[in-house]
Amino acid sequence: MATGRTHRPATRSRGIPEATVARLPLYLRALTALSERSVPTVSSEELAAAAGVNSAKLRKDFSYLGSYGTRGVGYDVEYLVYQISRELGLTQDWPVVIVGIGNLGAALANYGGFASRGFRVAALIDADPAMAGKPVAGIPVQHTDDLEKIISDNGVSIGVIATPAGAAQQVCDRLVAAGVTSILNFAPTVLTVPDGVDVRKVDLSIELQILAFHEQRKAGEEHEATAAPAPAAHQESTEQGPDGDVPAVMPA
Amino acid sequence: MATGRTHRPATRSRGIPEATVARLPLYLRALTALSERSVPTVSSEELAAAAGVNSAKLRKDFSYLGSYGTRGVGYDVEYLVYQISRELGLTQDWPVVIVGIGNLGAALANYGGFASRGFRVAALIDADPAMAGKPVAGIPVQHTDDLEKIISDNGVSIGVIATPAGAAQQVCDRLVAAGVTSILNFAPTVLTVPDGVDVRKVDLSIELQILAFHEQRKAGEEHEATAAPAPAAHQESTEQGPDGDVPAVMPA
DNA sequence: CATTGTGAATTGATTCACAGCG
DNA sequence: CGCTGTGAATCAATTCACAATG
Repeated sequence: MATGRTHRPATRSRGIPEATVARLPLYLRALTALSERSVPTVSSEELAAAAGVNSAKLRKDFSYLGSYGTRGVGYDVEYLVYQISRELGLTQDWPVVIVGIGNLGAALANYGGFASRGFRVAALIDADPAMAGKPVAGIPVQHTDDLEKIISDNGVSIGVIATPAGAAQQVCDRLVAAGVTSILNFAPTVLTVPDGVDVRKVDLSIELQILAFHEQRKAGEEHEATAAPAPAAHQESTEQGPDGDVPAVMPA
Repeated sequence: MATGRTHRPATRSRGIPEATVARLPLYLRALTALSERSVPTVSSEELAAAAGVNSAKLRKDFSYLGSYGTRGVGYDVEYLVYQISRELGLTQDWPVVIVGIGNLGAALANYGGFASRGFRVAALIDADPAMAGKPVAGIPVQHTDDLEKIISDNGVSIGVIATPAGAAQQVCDRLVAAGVTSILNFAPTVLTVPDGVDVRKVDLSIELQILAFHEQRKAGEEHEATAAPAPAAHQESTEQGPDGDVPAVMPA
């Protein structure tokens, strides 16, 4: 997004559509649940229901990965878990740093889902000297001064920014300079990064605003039914609009 | 998503594309910043840069709202702030409840961006009796038993779920039964809701997995350049894939 | 004359529907 | 025979490019 029109189909490397990539984690979660219940195989219909998508979409998604199903039967759960994990790069270990250990940063550090799937909190970093040394989720907080060293010592390539908005770009720049190439941003700011660096954002207030938009539409219901035949009920399943829009969270 | 194929274009009510709706909050944030700096007008090019999109997209987005610009000049900042706020339904007050006051719930309660833009935390609800009465972010936590009464007394239509995954569907059902019609879900589960209820999800581990996918691709770079002419550098700006994919956060 | 607003072209995602196969 | 895998059709979003205009 930073520098202008340079867009190349780069990300499309081996041609898996972005929309599909975004759904693979969903399938993986559903499959993991099945796996834990020792379910051996699953049909596209069942799995789709569990993941909250429709089955045609799911089959098309899987078709980009290869032919991992058996006609007349379905998919082997364990095998699919493995294939998707591999595709997502979860068969390797990803050390992650979290910068900004406020309410949110602490919540993220305590989040159980990290370790489970290939991610490991390698370090917690905060600018407040008073935080330094204090353990959060069993990991001692380190000071921002050491950010570069922490990144390179741990071979970190994924960083999570949970700082106030004002500090986010600066933290981002330092992370990138230190070698981080993927950033998950919880601060409500647009981050500018060089090409080759991925940014995803999570923004609470954006999500709420999208909900408010639809909520407003619901309220002003019965009007507009003037000329139109006015059908039946209403249905709004937001279907989480295109583009991973996402919400931004942040401790003030 | 719940019951099958019932999909109607409902949400498209007055025809603003979902992708556009998802970007309006972004524009609004950028405009608010300009407004605070007392900038009177802004061109599509400038505003687009501030919001991290390209200017053609921004102009097309605004064209769905009406013609609020002046050719040769640009857009009046204050006027646009008002128009977008109105479109998003932010000129009214939205009481919100947060259910599940763990690390994350507390972080959300403390999030400053709430009050600023039309949202008000009407109540905090938790299942732990030990939490009851304890103030978080200045608001006393109430017990789940009173959920229905809290919803109706406060006229709440938007609920935020920050409970563990196991409790999410049940909380969701109760919220919906009590009259909530929009839900922001931070629990890593697919929620099933009746038609007419909107759900958006925020899922940390999904976001991380999407980043890992791209990260993996970067690592396996220089291969594949066998037959192809192998152009220049690489560029990955994830561009937050379609569909609001979103990350799930959660205090274990 | 700089900049908006928008048809037309393009690209991408979803859905349909059915042939192919275990 | 049931279910996958996929071409073809459709629908949605993005981008182009330029005429309209304050």
